Amino acid sequence: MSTTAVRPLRADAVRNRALIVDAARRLFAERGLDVTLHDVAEAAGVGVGTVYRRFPDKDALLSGLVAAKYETLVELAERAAEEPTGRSALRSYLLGAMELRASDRALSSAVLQAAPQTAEAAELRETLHGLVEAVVDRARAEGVVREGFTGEDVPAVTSMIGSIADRSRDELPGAWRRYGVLLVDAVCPPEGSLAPLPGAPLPPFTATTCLAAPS
Amino acid sequence: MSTTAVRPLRADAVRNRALIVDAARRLFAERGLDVTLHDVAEAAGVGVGTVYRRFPDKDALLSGLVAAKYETLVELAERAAEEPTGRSALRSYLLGAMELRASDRALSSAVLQAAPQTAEAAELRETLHGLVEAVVDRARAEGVVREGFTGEDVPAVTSMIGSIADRSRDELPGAWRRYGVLLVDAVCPPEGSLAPLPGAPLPPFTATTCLAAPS
Amino acid sequence: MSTTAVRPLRADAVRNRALIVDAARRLFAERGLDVTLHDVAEAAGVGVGTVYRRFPDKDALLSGLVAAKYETLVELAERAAEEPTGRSALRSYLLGAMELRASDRALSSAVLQAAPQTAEAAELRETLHGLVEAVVDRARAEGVVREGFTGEDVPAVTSMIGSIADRSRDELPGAWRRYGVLLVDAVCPPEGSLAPLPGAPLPPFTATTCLAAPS
Amino acid sequence: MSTTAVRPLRADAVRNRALIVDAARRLFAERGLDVTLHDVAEAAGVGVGTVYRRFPDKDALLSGLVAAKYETLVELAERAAEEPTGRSALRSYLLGAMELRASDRALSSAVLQAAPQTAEAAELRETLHGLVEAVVDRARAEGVVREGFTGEDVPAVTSMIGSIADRSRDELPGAWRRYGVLLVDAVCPPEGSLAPLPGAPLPPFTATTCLAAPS
DNA sequence: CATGAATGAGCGTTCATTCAT
DNA sequence: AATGAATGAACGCTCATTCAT
Repeated sequence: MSTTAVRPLRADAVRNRALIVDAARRLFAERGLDVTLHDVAEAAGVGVGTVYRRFPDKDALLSGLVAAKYETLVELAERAAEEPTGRSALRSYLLGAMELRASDRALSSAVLQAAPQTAEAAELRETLHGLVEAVVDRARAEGVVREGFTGEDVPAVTSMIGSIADRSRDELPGAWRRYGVLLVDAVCPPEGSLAPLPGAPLPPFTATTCLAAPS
Repeated sequence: MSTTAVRPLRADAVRNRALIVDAARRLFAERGLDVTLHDVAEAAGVGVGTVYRRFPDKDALLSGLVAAKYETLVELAERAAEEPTGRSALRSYLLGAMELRASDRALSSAVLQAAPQTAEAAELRETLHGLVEAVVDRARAEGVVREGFTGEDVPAVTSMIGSIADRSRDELPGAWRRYGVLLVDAVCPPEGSLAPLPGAPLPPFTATTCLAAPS
Repeated sequence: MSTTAVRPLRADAVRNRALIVDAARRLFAERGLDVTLHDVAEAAGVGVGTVYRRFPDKDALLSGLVAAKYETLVELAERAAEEPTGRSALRSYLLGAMELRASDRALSSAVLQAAPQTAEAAELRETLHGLVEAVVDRARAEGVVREGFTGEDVPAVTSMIGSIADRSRDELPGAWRRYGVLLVDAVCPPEGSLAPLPGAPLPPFTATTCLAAPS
Repeated sequence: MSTTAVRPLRADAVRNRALIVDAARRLFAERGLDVTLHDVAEAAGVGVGTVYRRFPDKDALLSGLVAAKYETLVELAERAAEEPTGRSALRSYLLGAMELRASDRALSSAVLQAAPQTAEAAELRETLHGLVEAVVDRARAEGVVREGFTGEDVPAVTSMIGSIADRSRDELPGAWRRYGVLLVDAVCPPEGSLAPLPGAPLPPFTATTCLAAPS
């Protein structure tokens, strides 16, 4: 009763918050960590102050985005768990996580490994970790995982793909897949024999791209 | 000739240029892309103006470092070529290039793929490319290379390791090797059966590290 | 009458105004002029907008506090008038006014001398002035007032103590009394001979305090 | 020799530094501690960056000004020491220090009591303290100092005058003297009998003045 | 009428780049 | 040629004030 009574006042605030989060997600995904909050505010169509009203500082805004990413990964892991075999579950989770990371210049990588700053993120992180561990364990039980590889190695694998994706996103958006396959096969080979690497080698980048690129 | 008349002046200039490049390499390797040019100038023992005289801007300085890196890689490829088998040649080159990248916070990755801006760098790049291609071809002739993998894929592989190394350098300097082995084995498996991955999974990073981290 | 119709609404308004004034007084007294109006609103349990409805701007709010201070001073002067001698009346009023000023980081001094902006304050000011003048005149009639000193000098004397009190409040809350005695004795010496100054000299302030401090 | 060789390069830098210090002194004196460094830069006719080149931050700039003030006070104390009697020495030092404080809205008060942040300021402070102590002691030996008053009380006395001066500077620049005399007489009465207070009581201030005023 | 979300100029500070010396 | 002083746009962030709800 009383809960519904307080909500209505925030109608536009809620809309603005969504605007900000959307703009931030887009901008961070496109341009990495060095977008300014003025940029975010402008893209969201609000004043800077409004951004600061919702998020105490830049890190908080990023942390806010982290939780959303965790949620997506949790869903991904849950869907992967429904795969018929451990092998296909692991392979599909890895490729899915790479896909997510590749679509986001600066955030996903942080998300995958960020020490939780909020209780919400901490909880999601734990949940995710458990699910991923289960996926890897199941595949290992089938004897199809590279010896020594554990659920804790997953973020590193995703992170590596991120560095490729960040560099090639603008010119060749899907180029990272060639290396994604290389890595997934290295962790958990497909049934049958290895196929040739898909796609083509990454061409050398322009200097501009290199310096602007995060890593 | 007027050329002889200007030489003496160049002596200083050449020395200064070397000083700047050395300082820049060291600083960028240690602290990443966000060192200021004042830092570089100070470390080189020259004024900022001198840095700008040699390199039109910060990007140009970074590009300038490329050539130096190419030289090291060329040497590495030449030594690798002396290995008894194509397999060991490729594996040792890959690990060596990773090692080089891992020792340099922000630069090597750019170096490896930067479109050459100077004639000198262009030449070195061509040389390097030829040597690496030869190393990969030789291993492929032995049938020990992942199908589809070419010399042009090498920079991408090194780049991926860079992202791991940059994140773990401070706390666990050698942590990248676990993933280096994973990748090298994926590209060119060792003789005999695969050993378990060395080392331990990368622990989650602190939030600070994540946000400050380049990618 | 429409007046009776609007009264009920005023009831809230009056209560809110009082809430705001109380909160503002407390906050300004504790933390000086740099409290934000959000702080005031929060402490008062109202929205910022409500503060602005009652007081056109921050200055007006401060001026609003004046009236309340005047009331206290009027009471003080009335109690002083009941003292047996002019000397003790003046001395006790001065010390009391100093005490009041010392208990309030940033406001009282302004209060004591602010040109009245409201009719209410103007009236109180007149009343206070008359009472203080009477206290001083009575003491002068006894021949115990520094020649030339008038009731109009009282605010200046109080103001001087404020500057000491503001600087030493946090570390040595009563330290101003040493100088209060010096001043009161200068204006109206005690019966008998001068006692030594009480307390100890103010120690030098830390730099931080100095820069943060108002004057 | 070599010292003179390095100086010449800084010819304009020295000029700019002086420009900045002058502007800062003037602005701080006029408007108190809340002038921005942009204001200072503009008044000095230089860019903000130049101010930051000379002074790491706002506090450092203020501290820089402190040293200059100490020097003036040291000179003042030295001249006072040449007075024929302890009484006239003390009285002239007190009035001189008040004069200095009265001419400077926000700085002198800090100067008089700031915990030294630089070695230079610390040294000057010590020197000043010794000189002032000597002046007070000499007067005390003559039996003309209020019992209990010490050299360490001097900054408090000056500070009190500052609060008056800051409030009346714009309308009645010399108005503080009336209270300066009151205080000096309280600390160290003149030869013969007390004269009437000079000047007239301070008129009540406008509200604007009050709020803008530091304390 | 009360609310608190929104605003944006302004703060202290940094740093790539220019240019007088 | 070399220097380093100067520049000023831009950063992350604050807060007095306005206005839609």
